[in-house]
Amino acid sequence: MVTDPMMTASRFSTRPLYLQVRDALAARIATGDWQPGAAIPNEGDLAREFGVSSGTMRKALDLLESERLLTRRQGRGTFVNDQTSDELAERYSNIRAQGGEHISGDFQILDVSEGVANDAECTRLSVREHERVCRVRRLRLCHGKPFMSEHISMPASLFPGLAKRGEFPHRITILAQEFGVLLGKGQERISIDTASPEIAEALRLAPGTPVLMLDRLIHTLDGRPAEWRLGRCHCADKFYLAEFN
Amino acid sequence: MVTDPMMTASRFSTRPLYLQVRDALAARIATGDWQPGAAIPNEGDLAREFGVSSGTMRKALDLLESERLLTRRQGRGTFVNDQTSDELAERYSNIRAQGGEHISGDFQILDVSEGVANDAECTRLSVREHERVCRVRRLRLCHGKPFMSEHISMPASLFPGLAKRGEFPHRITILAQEFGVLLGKGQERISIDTASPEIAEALRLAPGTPVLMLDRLIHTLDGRPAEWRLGRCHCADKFYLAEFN
DNA sequence: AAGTGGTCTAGACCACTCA
DNA sequence: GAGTGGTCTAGACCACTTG
Repeated sequence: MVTDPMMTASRFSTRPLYLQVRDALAARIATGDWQPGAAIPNEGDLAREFGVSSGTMRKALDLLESERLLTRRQGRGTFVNDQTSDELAERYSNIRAQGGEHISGDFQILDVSEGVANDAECTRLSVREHERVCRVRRLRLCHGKPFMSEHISMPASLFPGLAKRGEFPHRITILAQEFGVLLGKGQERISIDTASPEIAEALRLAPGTPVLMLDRLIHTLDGRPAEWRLGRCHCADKFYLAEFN
Repeated sequence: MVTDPMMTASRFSTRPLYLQVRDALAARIATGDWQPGAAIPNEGDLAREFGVSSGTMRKALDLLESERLLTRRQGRGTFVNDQTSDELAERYSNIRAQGGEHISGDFQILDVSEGVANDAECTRLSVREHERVCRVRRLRLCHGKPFMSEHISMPASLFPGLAKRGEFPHRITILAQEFGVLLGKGQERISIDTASPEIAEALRLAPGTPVLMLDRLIHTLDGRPAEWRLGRCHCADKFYLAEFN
């Protein structure tokens, strides 16, 4: 049965069918129509529902799997990924402990607020001058000791009402899943900074100590900036891990 | 016409056909049977030559394109990538100038040698204790001024006779293409180091100046370590760019 | 107009998982 | 043994590039 409005126009659109199907399926995941962890119908049923061949449906599902929205297991079925799972939530966390393992530390929220975007935020988040952003300042701890200061800005339009909540999840992947935002590519600019008096105090360092400056931008799946983070990291026994193909 | 020895066994192997076809095509590129920049036969002809369907051939070609060995252009044809082209040669170079553009500087070779792998090289390059490695030490310059010291080690088995040559190409991608080595994934560990007296002198810094330490490992397409580079980088007006999906 | 890669179809059969 | 995803086939038609 064809129910999606998208399908009615599909045969007249120049956009490839498998991309239209992918968008429709992604929307079901974003809206929570298909819940994290749930199994979705098999390929054949989906193909019939959308009125496309199984090959086309397969190509759409392949794409969604590469975008980390689905996991397919031969003989078992296709499942909606839970972005709060350890494996997926660590997706954008590239600081590692000496041995290469992820750091399972705690966070300390310093401040959550909302306001009009400043110049830097307008540039990095590609928002207009009068648009509002949500800001978070926090410390990341390892064994109770702070090692990283984070200044985070997000377009308020993507996460409405976030600043008014008391709670704030540790990871952007969890926040995004709550708000029905699908995340995609990220990039991070890494350089050396020296700790300002404020940073030095927060990280319990001597002022002027060199720290890693991590300027990270995470986009939504469709390419809009979703989170800008400025981190200053004292990583004496840690390193940043970059992987590329 | 079926000529590849691989094909004779294909129907009895459990390895998927499209992967066997990919391997055979990759071998033609590695050996130089198909030259960089050259056009290869169209999908239909290739499918017929290998005795597979066009869909299977297509899947193999898709893979090779994602591995950056081929480029396909609708209406024109399929071409072997030239790894010495600017775009591809910069693949593993993540240091950027202020504006984000690649750095088109020069190199100064300090030393090229070959010897038995030391402990660190055995670990990082996964070679056995008695195996030989080729070593290069060099400086990278920007506007004539050195900004990065590099210590490079490569398994001598992958690049036989390299240490005895006077010439040494600037980029690992170019070297690999010369020696018929296909490159794949890379990873880089980034941390802060302070310049030793030797590094400080080479980079014309005060000893103890903080520098970015870049510990990079590049693998072959089939996953064997191909190059280990230890870089120390004074990047006052530069940054390291990490991108992830 | 001829040739190329890109999309799409409608199946068949295989490998794997689980009740 | 029933159900799932993974592989493979043999086409058709479309979009794009070039002579």
